[in-house]
Amino acid sequence: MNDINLNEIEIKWQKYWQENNCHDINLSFPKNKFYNLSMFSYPSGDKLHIGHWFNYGPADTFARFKKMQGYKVFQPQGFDAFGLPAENYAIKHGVHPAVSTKANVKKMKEQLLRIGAMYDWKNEVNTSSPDYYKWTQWLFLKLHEMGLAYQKVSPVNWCPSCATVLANEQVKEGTCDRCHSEVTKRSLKQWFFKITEYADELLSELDKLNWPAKTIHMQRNWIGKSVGAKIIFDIHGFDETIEVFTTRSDTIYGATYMVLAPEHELVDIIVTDDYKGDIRKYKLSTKKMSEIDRSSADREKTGTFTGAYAVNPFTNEKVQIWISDYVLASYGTGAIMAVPSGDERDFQFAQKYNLPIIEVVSPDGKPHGADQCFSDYGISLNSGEYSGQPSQEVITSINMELERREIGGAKVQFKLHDWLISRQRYWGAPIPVIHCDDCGAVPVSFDDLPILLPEDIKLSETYGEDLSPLATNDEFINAPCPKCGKPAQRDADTMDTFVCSSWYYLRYPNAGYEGGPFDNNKMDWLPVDQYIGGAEHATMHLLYARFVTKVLRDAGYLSFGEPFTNLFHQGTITRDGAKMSKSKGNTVSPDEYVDKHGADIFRTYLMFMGPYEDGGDWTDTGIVGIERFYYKGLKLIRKQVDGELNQKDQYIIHYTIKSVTHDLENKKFNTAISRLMEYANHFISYETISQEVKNTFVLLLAPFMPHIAEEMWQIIGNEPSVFNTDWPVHVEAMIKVSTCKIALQVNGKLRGTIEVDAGISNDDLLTESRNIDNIKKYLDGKTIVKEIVVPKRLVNFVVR
RNA sequence: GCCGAGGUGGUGAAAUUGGUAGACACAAGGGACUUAAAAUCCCUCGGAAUUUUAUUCCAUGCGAGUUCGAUUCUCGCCCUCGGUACCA
Repeated sequence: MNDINLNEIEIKWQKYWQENNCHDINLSFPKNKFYNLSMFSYPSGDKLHIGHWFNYGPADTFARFKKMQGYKVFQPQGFDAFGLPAENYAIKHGVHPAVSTKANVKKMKEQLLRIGAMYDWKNEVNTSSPDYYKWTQWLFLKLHEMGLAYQKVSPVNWCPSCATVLANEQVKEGTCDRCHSEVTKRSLKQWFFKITEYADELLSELDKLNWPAKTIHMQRNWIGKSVGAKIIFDIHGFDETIEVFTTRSDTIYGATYMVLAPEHELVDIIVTDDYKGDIRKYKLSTKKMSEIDRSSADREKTGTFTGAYAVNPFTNEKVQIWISDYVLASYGTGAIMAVPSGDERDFQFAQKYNLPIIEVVSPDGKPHGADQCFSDYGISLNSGEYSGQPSQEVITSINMELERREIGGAKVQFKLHDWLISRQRYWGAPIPVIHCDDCGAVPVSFDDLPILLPEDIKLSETYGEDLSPLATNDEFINAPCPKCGKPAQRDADTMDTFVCSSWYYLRYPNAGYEGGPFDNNKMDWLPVDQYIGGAEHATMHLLYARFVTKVLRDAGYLSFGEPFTNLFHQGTITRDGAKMSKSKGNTVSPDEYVDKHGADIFRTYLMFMGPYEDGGDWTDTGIVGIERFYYKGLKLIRKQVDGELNQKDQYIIHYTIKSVTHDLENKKFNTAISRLMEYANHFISYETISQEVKNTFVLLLAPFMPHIAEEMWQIIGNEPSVFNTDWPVHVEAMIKVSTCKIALQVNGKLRGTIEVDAGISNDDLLTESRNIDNIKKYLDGKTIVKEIVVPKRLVNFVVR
């Protein structure tokens, strides 16, 4: 039986596909195009693991299905080759990152080839290649030209272990997304991309996307739009003012004190002599606290009075100004008006420090006492002329009043921050900027790109000294100012790798193009029709890519604003319940399975394990089931051709076509494979079968087991390639059944079944049902209250 | 804490979204073939009871509800997994 060596036919058909250019498409003609993209891989020294296969195998099955349906499928592959883990790997092994990355890419590509996917390797992309990062630098210059790239000094996230700053998106629960070390704050001058400029569009266009709901939800929360008002408070005895953001300007009559973040710039200006010591102590203790501790919401609130007072512009009362770490410097203005009667946090704080509490909103507008907090909308009270009005109306009125008095007005606030893209690391695209004493930060000319990453660099010695490795290379760092020609210095930082991956999908259709980052003639291949990859990128890569697409659209390069029309997240394959990772040493290599069972069996097993979006815990116990199914299929297609198709056979054929097509369309690979097993189980008992049974089986199997299907296609007497054959279409009339099995219930309990003519009338069905012995038994001596008939399904007698 | 998703046999899972719960597989047990093993094939396989080729009861995390009928809808609990972390 096992006379076919799967590893041999893998090579055989891969060679055939390559020699016959089976996976090449004419990218100049996007008619009927289908751009099927999987997230590219990251060669950090890990080999290809099961997770990669779980992404790429099923994605290729989907691609092949689309191809057979007549689409021109473009499925590229490449490497996200710059980045910190690759650099760390190189340091650990004492090699240059360029060398180790090249070796790792080579190894990974060999492993990728074994999948036998329809990749268009002619358009391979490698983000660490100068041909590519030249255009990453071009992207930076474009953003700079548009005023969307800027430098500023600000407190930024610093990962001591990675020795670099991180963007907000790369900090998870106060720790580094990569190495999970605790992140600290540092004040540094860094480059930012103005993603906040696109916050509104990034939010509103989410509705147009066919994306997983949870991903849209996560992006929505991450962007964090709040509609409210800005209010300016005068400080008693100073020229300075405090600006706050609030979503509840209607509660201003209850603003009985103010709180500044300890880092707020006004703190040192307004603090009175008596309180200087306390304030200094408090600021110091805040600074010492880790981000994790500080952000824990259930911690008891602490704070210190500054000695200064502000004036509530509506009550004209003097209110104390405090500082507390429950006010975050990074959100809004870093200052709040505190309304203890309407905000749980302010309430706790006011109680602890005996600050006044005035009730300003209640459900019915009547006083209920200031010993509790009510944070919902309701009716105002103790609010001057606004008392008695509903909260929403008061908000509108107060905002108008703020505007009239020029002390604020309606404002929208976002949680989203600008994207910090500088990295104090070596293995990335150099930032194409030269710093001149006279001219400041001057972007290099487009003509001078790429700014090559120098090879001669001492790596491990430079970390932890605030020094980017590139700063140690004099030859690289010294350059004349592009503006005035005086000696100046290059920016020593490199770009976040998420900049590299924010536009790679644009490069694929024209990977070798030298006239620009992408050839406008090829951009009709975009947007990506189907993107498949992990959910962990929800608020990083997937957000950045949307932003960059919108920027390039506004720059006139693209005619669309969303890069990924359809997105799907495959689930995570875990091992004993834990995520697989190299550090935990619980990764599973696909290689041994591919050697032993063959690529097709292995990938089909991955798809059979369960729903694609669920992933699951890894176990190889079921793989023999797929192997047996393959043997059964082989036996089936080797049967003598003859055999007539009876009605039942026709039904099976067309029902299977219909369900497999439907399931593939929805990426329900597991149930599609089950249907194929049923198909094989039905026909395996026949002595002889018709050619149609064989052809249909192989065609439906092809997206799952591409090499095997090609071999089978040939065995049953067809010309390769099976993928040039049209996907079968079911005939609805063949699925029409002449009889059906009806469930018989009495009071909702199953009491039997009968086989009846499909066209039977309800009356006849009821009559027949009543004559079934076991039904009679339950109806005898009872009154039938109701008779329910669900056509072709069931009959239910309700008796009393 | 808040926001999502989920909880079905020994295991992975199905169930046309309110209509015969457990398809398809794995594991297990029994049998055939074999000197033997592997492979293959056949049978059994949620639990319990009985008059055991059948019938009845129980069963989709737990408890209520709506309904002729609930894995599916509603409410309240209990777990598991993701996301988020005082966002004013």
